[in-house]
Amino acid sequence: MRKSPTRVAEDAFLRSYKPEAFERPSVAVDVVCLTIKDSLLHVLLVKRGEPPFRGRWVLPGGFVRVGKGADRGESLEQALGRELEEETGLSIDEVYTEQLGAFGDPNRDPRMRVISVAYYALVRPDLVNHVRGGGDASHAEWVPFSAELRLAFDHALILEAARTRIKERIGATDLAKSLVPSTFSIPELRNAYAIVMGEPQDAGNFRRRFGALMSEGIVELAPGKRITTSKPAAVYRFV
Amino acid sequence: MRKSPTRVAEDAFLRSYKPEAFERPSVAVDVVCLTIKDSLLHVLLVKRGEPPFRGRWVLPGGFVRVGKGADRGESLEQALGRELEEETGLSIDEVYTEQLGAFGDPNRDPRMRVISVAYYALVRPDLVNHVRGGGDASHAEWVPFSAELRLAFDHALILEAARTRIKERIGATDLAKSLVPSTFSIPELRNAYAIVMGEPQDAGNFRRRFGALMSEGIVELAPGKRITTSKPAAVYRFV
DNA sequence: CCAAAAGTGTTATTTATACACCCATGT
DNA sequence: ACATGGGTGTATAAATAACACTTTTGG
Repeated sequence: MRKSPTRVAEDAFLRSYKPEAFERPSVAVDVVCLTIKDSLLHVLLVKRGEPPFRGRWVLPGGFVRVGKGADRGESLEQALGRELEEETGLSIDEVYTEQLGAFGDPNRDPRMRVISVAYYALVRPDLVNHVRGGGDASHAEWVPFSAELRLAFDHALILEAARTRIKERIGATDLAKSLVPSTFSIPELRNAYAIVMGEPQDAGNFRRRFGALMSEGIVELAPGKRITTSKPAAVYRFV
Repeated sequence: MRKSPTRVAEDAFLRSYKPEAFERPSVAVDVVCLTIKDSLLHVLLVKRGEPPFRGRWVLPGGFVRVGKGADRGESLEQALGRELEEETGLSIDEVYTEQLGAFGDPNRDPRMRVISVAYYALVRPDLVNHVRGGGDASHAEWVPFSAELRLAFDHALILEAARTRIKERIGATDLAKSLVPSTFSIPELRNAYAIVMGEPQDAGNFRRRFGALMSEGIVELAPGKRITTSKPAAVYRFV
């Protein structure tokens, strides 16, 4: 197969291509931190102090540190870990995280070209407020999830993607593990599902599915009872 | 809530943070182009001509063009479209594409820090070789998919991600539409499923599911018959 | 005793799986 | 006529969904 003249020219171009000579985008990591508080889905948000979008909510995030020369800088997950640590005081292996994808619209940030890699993180309710009582190095707040939230930049898009993703995943994975306290009653777990799915879950049918989780050894009975306003409920834990 | 001294110092740091002053990574778009040829899944690959990894296969890809000043450069999807056009001669709206995610290990490219946003693209068999007969500006080849393929960089990881993804998706989406010719027989479609799923699909059960597709108006009968070595098969198309 | 929420059971419906069998065609 | 692959039917099991019911507690 003979190379066309165009092809040869292109080869030469590619060989001489020095990416260092070209403009490069800033790359950030943004994180959709989710938890359940007061039977409502909450997102961790930061209120912007300067323009653009002053006073609007944004997802916590930061630039990926890229080294120079021999220093290669940090991985995306390390950047995520930093961000999580800064905003929640939690280590990345205390929460469930998953990448949502890259958001790269040229005008998503009016100031400059930023490509953002978004993650979502699920924080167990009993870990929220545990390490950092809302103050200290963190300047983020747990805000009840709502479609009305007018986020800055394209962060509404990212939030939407997170919402869609957990809805897809909760039925098929361990994901619920990070949405209930370390010990929980069946109704509490059912409530978490209901919140994520956006509709009430039938008590009887949910129990049957829960039974499957038990016989598969995914959850087990824990000591104690959960005191409610009526009949106390048995308590379980993920193994 | 009073700010700690650390907090104040950090604030000052953040205010003075000029991302322009920091190192930025190169950002590339890599694409896992898939099609079915001769009843086998094929991937579009390029053989590397220079070190590192000289002679090894890589996924087609290229840097995202980032503008300067007012020029914001191209979106990720535009970069993907360019790549697709260059390697297959096909327009991006002739193929099914979906983002797989960002791959950002600091050492994934030994030469420099490159963060890659990966996509997969499904190319209808009847479009392959249609526009570009394998030559011209394209220097990529369709290679039978195999776990033995020793790809350069972290491209094996990306390929794996694509494989996993289409397996997840084919049952739930229109995805098969891009894996069979514009008109197809049920056995042909069944074959596509079998290839993606990695195991033969029961003829009877597949037909029942296909029936559902028909009554939902997703596929319809097309004129003509598909000539086989035995009984001719009815031909359908996606609406 | 009553309200409220935990926990149990029943039944109907749909969907998945396995597999046996008939039918049309080229050789 | 017969082998091949298209096309059909059926019987069983398993997952889903709707909903009625019983039990245990606090007030």
